[in-house]
Amino acid sequence: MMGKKLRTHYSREITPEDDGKNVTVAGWVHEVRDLGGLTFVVLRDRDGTMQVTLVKNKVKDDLFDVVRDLSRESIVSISGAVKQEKKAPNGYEIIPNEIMVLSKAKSPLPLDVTGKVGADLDTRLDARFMDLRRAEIQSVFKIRHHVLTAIRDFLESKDFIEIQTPKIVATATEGGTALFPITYFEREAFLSQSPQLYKQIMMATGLDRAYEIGPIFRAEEHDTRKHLNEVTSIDVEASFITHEEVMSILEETVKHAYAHVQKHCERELGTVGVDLQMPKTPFRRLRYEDALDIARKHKECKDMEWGDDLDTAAEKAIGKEIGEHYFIVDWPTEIKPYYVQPYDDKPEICKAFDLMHPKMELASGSQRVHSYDLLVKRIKAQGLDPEGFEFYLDAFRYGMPPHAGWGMGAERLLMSMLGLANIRETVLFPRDRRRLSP
RNA sequence: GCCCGGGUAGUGUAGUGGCCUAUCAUGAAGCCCUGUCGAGGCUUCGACUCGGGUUCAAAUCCCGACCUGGGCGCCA
Repeated sequence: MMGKKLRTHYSREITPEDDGKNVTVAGWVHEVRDLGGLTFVVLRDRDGTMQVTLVKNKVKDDLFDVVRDLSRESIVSISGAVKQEKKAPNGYEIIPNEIMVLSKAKSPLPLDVTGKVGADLDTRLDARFMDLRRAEIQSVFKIRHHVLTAIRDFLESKDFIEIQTPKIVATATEGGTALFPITYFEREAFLSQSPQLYKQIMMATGLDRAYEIGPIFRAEEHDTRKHLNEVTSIDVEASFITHEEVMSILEETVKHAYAHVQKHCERELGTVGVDLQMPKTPFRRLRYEDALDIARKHKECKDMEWGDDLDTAAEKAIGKEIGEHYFIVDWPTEIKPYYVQPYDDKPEICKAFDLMHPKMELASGSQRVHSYDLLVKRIKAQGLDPEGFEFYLDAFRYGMPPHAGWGMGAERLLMSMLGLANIRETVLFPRDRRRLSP
């Protein structure tokens, strides 16, 4: 037997001009308003809501019984005729002749989907499946999808190919950051903190231009609105190129993502309440020492010395003064990782850059060391043991081209783009110091 | 890891020692209502995180545990 279609139209595919047309719509029972002889069922699907109207003596009596029993958020498929109606929210309503209840929702609900009553982030994340039924929450993830699509498109247009590198690794990438240890058969292994070493190894293959969008894991016990223990890193690496050139690629990538979202996510931006401003490129290049001077003008940073990393207070002070995206370049070599190339004529500073949004750091990158001898020297200078990096160093022994690259936090990009207060808003199921479920 | 806050019906809140038999909204159950669009009206239901202590008396004060928000450090 042929099954009847559960849905022929989404809410947005119906217009008042479809007057008289028979449709089958399906989704969640958003609200039921019973006015006595007249009952409205607000049905919600992926694209929005639509009104189903039951008028006494005009629709079958048993449909009233079905609707009376409907709990909020139950799943129904409703067949009926479209009727043009100025008084209806979308300019049309559906006069049902059949209502199939496909799944009954229990009551009470863990949170209010209609948004009349708020819920704490923690409550929302516990019931994320239901939180995500709200249009403004769902919109964030539709925009996230478009951001990543835009970045893939852009990088492809620049001849990059997408790669995947291992997430189970034997050693730390650069020391410092805490790693999550795991059991790998009889050995200890770790979750990868960064694809850094692997994407550099790829430069020894002749692939020339590669990028990866994937998860990275940090075991830091940080507890802030802009840190997570599992994040999505957008990593780019290219050969025969300078750090100046990859900075251009980075700012173009960001610009492209904004433009794509502005073009394709008008509705979602409206739902989230964001008036997206296109960032102006090229972004300002601020040398580390000039950034330090700006920070020092503020009293909580006045004692900062050359060689200090820029802390949150400094970041805020500089961000406030610049007011838009900017790069910090020419960092002290000693506070950047061993794989960053120092300037030949001034080795105390290096060809590293951070991409900053006025509110936070978005990305960092650099010209890499491609000389085997210098790399070993730099690893030792940072108090690390080259033996632990054999698999990496090996790629530098047999012809490694000059290369440069960067890594950008996808969540940070989205968070700053949409002005979200908490980075957890940008991840479906965030992993933080305390949360491992759902 | 350090420093501040907070835990009250399913959800969001009011309540700083007795006036709490705990406020309001939302929700749920029931009734009324033929144009709602955060529908409206009436009735009912539902909560002080846990353990110890102080006191004649604790949601309220103290201690501990657990959970949780924010700031810092570190970073993306």
